[in-house]
Amino acid sequence: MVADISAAPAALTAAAPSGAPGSAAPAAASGSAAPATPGSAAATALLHTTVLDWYAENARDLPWRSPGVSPWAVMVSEFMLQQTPVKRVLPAYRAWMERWPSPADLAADAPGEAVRMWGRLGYPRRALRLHAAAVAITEEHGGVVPDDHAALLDLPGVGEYTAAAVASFAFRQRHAVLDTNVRRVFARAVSGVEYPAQATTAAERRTAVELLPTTAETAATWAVAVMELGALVCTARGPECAGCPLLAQCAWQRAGRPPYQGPARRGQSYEGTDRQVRGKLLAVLREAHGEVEQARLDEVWHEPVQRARALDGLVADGLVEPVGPGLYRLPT
DNA sequence: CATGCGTGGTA
DNA sequence: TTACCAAGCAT
Repeated sequence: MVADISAAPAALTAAAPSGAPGSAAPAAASGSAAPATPGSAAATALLHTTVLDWYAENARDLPWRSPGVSPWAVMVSEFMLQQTPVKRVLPAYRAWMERWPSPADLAADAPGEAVRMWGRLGYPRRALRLHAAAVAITEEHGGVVPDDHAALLDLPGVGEYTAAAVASFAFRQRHAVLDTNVRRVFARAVSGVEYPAQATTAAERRTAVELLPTTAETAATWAVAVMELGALVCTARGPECAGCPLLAQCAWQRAGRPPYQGPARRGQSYEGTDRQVRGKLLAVLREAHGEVEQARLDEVWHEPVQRARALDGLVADGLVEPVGPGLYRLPT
């Protein structure tokens, strides 16, 4: 059922990185000559060709990267991939696209159906926002996913990353696409540290913009290529430096791979939190098609105060609709 | 700008 | 087992 995502190279070689304007490889960058000065135009050009060549050979064959997929398909995948691993997204993405192949299809259905289809992807508010985005696209953009970064940013659930990702991947525009993978690759390869700061800094944005290839098409492939490198090789834990195409160019490697120095990286606790209770409550609502009585919800969490607070939160978020005294359902 | 927001896999 | 991590967003 799930496609092989580990081996198949993608058919995304059209970018022809070495021939693209703005990435002409200088003679000094090849062979055994002295390495290019970090940050120089030569170093940047070598970075581009190295990553783009690696991507041409190693990209996963993911459905939202298939030739000819709609911008809507890209947008759906980006929503689902916000904090959820590719492997878990794949089946949900296929089911979603089959049921709602266009924004208008989703907009015509109830938001609760989106929440139900979201299943166990987590952070179900994303389902609600994707539905709201579909409504906005249908009502304000004639049912066509806007290709403008600012217009994308105005859509519910679309932040800086997703707007840049859709504009880049779907519309082949030139944008700095800064996700957790890209930030980590740049932190290591460029800044020489193991992990980026908690919050994205202005310096990171500057770096990302400066490293952007000149032409839009190449920049779009570069964006997904760096991301893929971070996802497959330059991973958060246990990076495969030995197999990394940037081994010879990596600042972190040159520095002797010093361990992370900064403040403790916050771990997300979960056991016993409102989030866990919300998850349990919503699971009942998802699986029961139709209305659910309070008693059914009371079964999933023993502590009444926290239980009520969690339910109130779900209602406040629009994920649950009260339909009467002690009666609830997914939003219609 | 730090925090809340799900769920499951991995070391 | 606990802790961390996974293509963020909204407030």
